[in-house]
Amino acid sequence: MNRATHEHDIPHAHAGHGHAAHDALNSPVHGERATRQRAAIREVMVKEARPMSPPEILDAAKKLVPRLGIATVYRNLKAMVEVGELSPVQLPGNRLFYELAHKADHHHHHFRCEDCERVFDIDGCDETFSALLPAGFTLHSHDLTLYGSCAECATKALARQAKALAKQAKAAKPQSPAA
Amino acid sequence: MNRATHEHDIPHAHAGHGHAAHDALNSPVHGERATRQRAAIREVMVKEARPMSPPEILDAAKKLVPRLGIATVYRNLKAMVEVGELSPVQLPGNRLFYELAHKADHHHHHFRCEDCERVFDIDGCDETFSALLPAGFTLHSHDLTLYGSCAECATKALARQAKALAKQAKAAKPQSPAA
DNA sequence: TTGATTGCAAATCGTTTGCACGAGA
DNA sequence: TCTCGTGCAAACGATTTGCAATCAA
Repeated sequence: MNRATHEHDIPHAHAGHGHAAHDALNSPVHGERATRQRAAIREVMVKEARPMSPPEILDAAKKLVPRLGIATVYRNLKAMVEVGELSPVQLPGNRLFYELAHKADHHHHHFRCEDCERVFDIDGCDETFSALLPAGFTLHSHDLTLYGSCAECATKALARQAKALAKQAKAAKPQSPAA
Repeated sequence: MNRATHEHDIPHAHAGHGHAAHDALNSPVHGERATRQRAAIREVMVKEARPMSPPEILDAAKKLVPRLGIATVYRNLKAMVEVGELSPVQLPGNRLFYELAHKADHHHHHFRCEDCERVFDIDGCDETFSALLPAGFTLHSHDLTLYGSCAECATKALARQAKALAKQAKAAKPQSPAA
């Protein structure tokens, strides 16, 4: 989960959601099947290794299973979350993203590239924000989302800038046609 | 926006804040009308003074304008955002919330009560998270959302606990009927 | 008056679900 | 074989939009 579920908490013994009870509940009692579709989804998630949206996953997985439908993607994502293989990633304002569960096992957050819209994991963040709370409030967890440019897009942006500057300089030269 | 574009906190002084919604910035170029519906929405937002969802706003504003429809709420919220009177608040999850724009003028974040689902503003947060970024990434802004119990719900929860304990204790007494 | 605004319903958009068919075990 | 899973389409919930009636300026 992106939601950091461990922080300041009242002495209130309460389990919450967590996948603590999964072992007993979700043992392969249901006889889960290994389908091409699910394998394709898994492959995509492993290869990309970053939080992805259902449509993103569909597009990528369609290259492996052309007739794959969006409904199947949603059903599998949900099932894989229940089994503990994936974790839902809730970003401000956007549709749900999903990432490999082991990534969610340790406290981390997300970075969203404002250019390519992709989401990346960010490790760290040992902050405790309980100091910010008004009196009487109790803190259970937090979500932190960073926005900016990923390395790739930042590089491209720089290249564009450089190009623009070059063109500008060129245009400024006396021999060139005046703008 | 809740998105902390923590570049510069523009002092942005508001003179008499009676209802001077349209100062110089929002010159009524479009000839906006003052409708009962919009007034009701504004009144609700001012009174509650916290980020609210469109349905929340509808419910509250219906007490002022009974025949108010959800579409009108959405249209007005959007218009009020464009005019700069309100700011959209994107919380991890999905539904957009709205809050008075002046609240968004300074860097702040949000707290969501996991019990009553209400959202509150949280001031502060002078952190800079750029240290968390991978090489090549650049940070523009961040969103921080805290989760827990608001003062009201925390109190209620304690009351419930106390009550449960009392009942338990009572049930344990020999004279009481066994549960 | 007159055109912006409303209310209602139909239309979207993302996501879920019903159902008959296809495919793992 | 015998279910479970898939694909497709209809259903859904949140938000938007078309349109005739309404109302503020």
